[in-house]
Amino acid sequence: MNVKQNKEHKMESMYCDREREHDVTVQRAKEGILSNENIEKVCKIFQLLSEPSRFKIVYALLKGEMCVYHITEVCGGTVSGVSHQLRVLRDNGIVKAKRYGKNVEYSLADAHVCEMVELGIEHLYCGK
Amino acid sequence: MNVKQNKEHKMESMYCDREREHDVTVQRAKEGILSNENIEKVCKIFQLLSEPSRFKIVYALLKGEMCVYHITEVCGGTVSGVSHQLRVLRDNGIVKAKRYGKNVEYSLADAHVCEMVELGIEHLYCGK
DNA sequence: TGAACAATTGAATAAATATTCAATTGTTCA
DNA sequence: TGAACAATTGAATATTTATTCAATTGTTCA
Repeated sequence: MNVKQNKEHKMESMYCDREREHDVTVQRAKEGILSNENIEKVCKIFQLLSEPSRFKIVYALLKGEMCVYHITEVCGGTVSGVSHQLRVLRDNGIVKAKRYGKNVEYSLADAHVCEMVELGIEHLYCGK
Repeated sequence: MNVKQNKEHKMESMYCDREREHDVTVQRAKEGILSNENIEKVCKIFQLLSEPSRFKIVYALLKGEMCVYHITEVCGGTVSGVSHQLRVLRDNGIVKAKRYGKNVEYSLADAHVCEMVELGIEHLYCGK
């Protein structure tokens, strides 16, 4: 690998041919850098929704609260698997649980995440 | 494991104590089931944004188009690593590339994905 | 109280994939 | 043309994590 690629360029001289057109962009991008902590927080949400088994659960719960068996019935898989995923979702504040007798009913706990799911679904139909 | 948990319940009788409160929900959730193909499409987008290295790239490109070296400068990592991730993003229609001489400038190609990123960022500050 | 059921948990396995390093391709310009 | 630079690519490794199976916990009700 070319060593120069990892070294700092002197910004007095232009790095790329379109430096002039883009230097404002680069400047603003540098200023807008998020903290690692914040990046991880956002990415965590995307990651939680990126697994079909979990996404289906969240999507199903948009319709209202359901017990584990019914979630499994709607989403497929096994009760054990669904329970594992519900645990992950609960640990991350996406869903909340409430016991009614023998059953545990799950529901969504984060309005922002609901919006993100809905935006994702829109993406299927609008445009691309 | 209890075998019954994987068998179908007769829906004439109630499965859980709150069946009456929730059967409409279950019904609607069943009707709203998405095709596997659509679920994978949506999840793919979330997955693409779930990796910090890729998220940072997309987030940086919200400010405007940049060449690979500058993206690397803003986002950190190596040119090779960034290039690999750009390839993934391009293969999935999230970014597009344009060559200017020696440089390749990348920019965002999907307005919906931009919205999703912005919604994710909002999530950091509003509410939770 | 104990039998039946709903849900959770733990451990093991298997699959997906980000990152790294080295080599290669594509472009410019002296 | 060839030297220098920008970017891409391939292969290998290491890490993360979904799924499965078995055992266990929690709850009801006869």
